[in-house]
Amino acid sequence: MRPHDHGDCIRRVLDEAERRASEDRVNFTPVRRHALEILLESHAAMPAYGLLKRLDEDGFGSQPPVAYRALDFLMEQGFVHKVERLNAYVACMYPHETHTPAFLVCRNCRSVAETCVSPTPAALRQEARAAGFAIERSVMEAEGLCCACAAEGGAPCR
Amino acid sequence: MRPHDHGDCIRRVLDEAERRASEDRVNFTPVRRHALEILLESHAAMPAYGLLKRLDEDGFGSQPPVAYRALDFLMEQGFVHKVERLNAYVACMYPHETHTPAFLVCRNCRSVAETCVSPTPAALRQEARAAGFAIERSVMEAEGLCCACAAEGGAPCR
DNA sequence: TGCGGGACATTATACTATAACATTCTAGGG
DNA sequence: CCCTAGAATGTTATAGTATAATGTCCCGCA
Repeated sequence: MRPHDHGDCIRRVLDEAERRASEDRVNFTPVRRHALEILLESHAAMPAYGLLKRLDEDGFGSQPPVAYRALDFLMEQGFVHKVERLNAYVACMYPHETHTPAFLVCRNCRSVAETCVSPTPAALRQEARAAGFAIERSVMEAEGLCCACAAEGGAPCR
Repeated sequence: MRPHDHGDCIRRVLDEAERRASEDRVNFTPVRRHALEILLESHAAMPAYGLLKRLDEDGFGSQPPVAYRALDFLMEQGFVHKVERLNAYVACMYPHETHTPAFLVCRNCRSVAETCVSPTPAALRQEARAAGFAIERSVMEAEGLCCACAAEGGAPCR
């Protein structure tokens, strides 16, 4: 994750989400929008109950379904991905294109980098076709050490 | 998953595991071995608490750490993979080679097919290198419909 | 003999996710 | 204007997944 103007980065993604939501006639309600804003605050993956805590503090309710319903919506729209390895959620950095997200998850600091692997990797797609399997979504996840942790077991990359 | 001589298939994997364990000087204890046997009974993914129930019935204890410790060992050795999307575990069908497992997970019947994608897919590896990220393990998971479910929302493939 | 490490036992608890049902809101047809 | 069906949200309860923490046992080895 290179240094960047994060305020600008948030605005860009949020605008795109807004645009896509109105285009698709889906209801980008305050709690959904706010959940996305919270996830956009950092590029780290956030657990559902972490998001819930934030939503509660901001007056959106304290029960699990509040968070899970917002997350379900955001994932359906492709604004958010779930990092299965962490049971945690990240705002998508490429909301403007359909893609197979690929995550680099540091097992030390748990930082997550999303890299955009183009639509369904060829090898998997070929396997799937041979098996008569219809892929609807796929994800690649790699676990290892990020640059900073590799350098010395020290602080996270960002 | 094509029809196959499953007894033979179990024996083959178990033998290979046995061989690798003694070669690596790791302790393939009864509970670990039995956990692997249970997972090998079918090619479906089994949740940790399902495995625990089976281990308990067979006299290996009823507390969660029993299952999780066995699973940790088996995963470290590469005999078992975790299917993150399902929070469930499958015996590896290719214990003789290091590889990036790829799973085709049916969202309807939850059947799992493991397909063997060769060592670290090139695209991801390249991204990782650019980010200074050292990949230690990676997985690809695809969700969709298996052939049987696609045909009619009916029975699973096997 | 003693000690060090691996495996296992036991208890408790934290974390993740969904079921089920009630209520409110709102856009669009009559 | 009303009224109604679907979407969204509120609420309670519970199911499912995973790990922390501590102690014991056993075996190989100095």
